[in-house]
Amino acid sequence: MVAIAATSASRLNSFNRIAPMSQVRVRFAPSPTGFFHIGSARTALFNWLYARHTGGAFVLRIEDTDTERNTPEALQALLDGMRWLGLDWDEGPEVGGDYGPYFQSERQAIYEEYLAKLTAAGRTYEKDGAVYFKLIGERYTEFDKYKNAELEKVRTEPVVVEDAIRGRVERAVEQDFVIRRSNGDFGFHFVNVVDDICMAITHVIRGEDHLSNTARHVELYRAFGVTPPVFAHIPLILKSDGKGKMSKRESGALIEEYVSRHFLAQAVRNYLCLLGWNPKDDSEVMPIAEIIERFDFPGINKDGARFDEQKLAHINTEYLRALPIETFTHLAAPVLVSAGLIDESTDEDYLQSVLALCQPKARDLASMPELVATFFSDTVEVDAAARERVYKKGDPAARLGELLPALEALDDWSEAGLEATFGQVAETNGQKPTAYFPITRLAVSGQGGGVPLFGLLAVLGKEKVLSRAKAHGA
RNA sequence: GUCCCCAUCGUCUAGUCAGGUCUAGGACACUGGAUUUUCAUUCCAGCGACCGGGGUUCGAAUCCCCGUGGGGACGCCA
Repeated sequence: MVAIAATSASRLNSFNRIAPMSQVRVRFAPSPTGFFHIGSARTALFNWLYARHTGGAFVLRIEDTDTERNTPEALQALLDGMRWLGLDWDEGPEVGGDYGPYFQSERQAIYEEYLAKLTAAGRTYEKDGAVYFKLIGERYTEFDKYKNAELEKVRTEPVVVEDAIRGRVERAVEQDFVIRRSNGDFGFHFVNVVDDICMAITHVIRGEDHLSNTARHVELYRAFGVTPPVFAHIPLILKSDGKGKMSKRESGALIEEYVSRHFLAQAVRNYLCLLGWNPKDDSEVMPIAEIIERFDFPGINKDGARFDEQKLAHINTEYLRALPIETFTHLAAPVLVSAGLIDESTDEDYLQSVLALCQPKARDLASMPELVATFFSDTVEVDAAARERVYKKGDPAARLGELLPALEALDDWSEAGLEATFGQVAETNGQKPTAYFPITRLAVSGQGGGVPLFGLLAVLGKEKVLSRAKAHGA
């Protein structure tokens, strides 16, 4: 067990170096309900990062005791989400391991055994058909306002936890609690502690909502005569506006949303890393290897972080633009196919040159169809607002008229050739080259914005450009 | 209501442990400008915070106390 010192100063020193012989074992223990919540994903991520940082083991344990809600589909959704984020586990479903089974539903015999230990030690009693864990201390009754009832309470020694993130936390457990329900199911606190003991978990990294439960868990560890693991309670993800933590209903709360909106997994993962952790300098967009290298408890914050979809979108954009063009094409093509813009017959070189032109302007994959539509359409739909803006100034029709003959005569249909031609036409007519830009763009694409003009014309090709330009206003 | 945790720009955060180099740095967003008045790119600039009050100190964003605010827990849920 790694010794924890009380002050944050020593946190810096003791956690950066883990003795090689004491292998770190962390776990993510979700209950598969069919959705992969972003808060759960980040808890999984932090555990994974810590395991990879220390060279330890990342265990995936499925808390599937609730047979009503836990279906095979729900499990699959969870595993898919984990894999999408690139969070591979060393032990757990589909990979096995030496500390199985990794499904709580298959661990009943173990729980029976551990319950027997507590009972033998005189630390349990039955009430209303349920088994309670018995605390040690003076008993008294008190009226509880919140529950509006007379309760039996126990004066216990406060439990002191040296949390790896929050430092010293002290809390007393004042009521016995259920460890086995009257229907025979074991309770969360009990199975959680038993499993962590059996799986030799060294560090419990989980959400701050469990901080208050920790005293209960430590009481159980003590009753079993086992030294508790290191606890590290990470801050919660709060909703972007309003009060409280992110709930399932919040926009952006589920990993599935990002998959279906074509976000890049690496970008989502990078953003999640930054939500509650930082590398102590100005680095933000970093390869995962660097994050693993730098990730540790001292870099984790204590207060809850509001989820900011705009920042996520920005990081996603940065990743998108940094992609090699082949990868970008590989990712964008399916999106364009579903939008009905391209199919198997689409010329690959043409697609490649379109995407190469668009990548530096792309915001995200989901909006790619909008950006490239004009390259794959036979007709030009003129945007009314753009048209109004273009025609508000000067005499666009005249400019287009001046430009057309020159374009028709142009043999070198490249960006450079086009630029030269625009320059000549402008000079001849005593205009600035930019006087020709908006009307050309509008005539050819129907839009007021988009990719750079010369690139648009060059990639689209002479034939299409001329026919569209002639058709405009005709 | 009780207990626990937390508190720097609108948001994510650096700085807090070892008080002075902080007229508080970066990023997102926003606003303005530049890139031959094309453009969903790029660049530059601006805006913008130490929750309040006491205390300790020559000196406090940083240490202490009290308020206030925010979050969490208080299930025979996990």
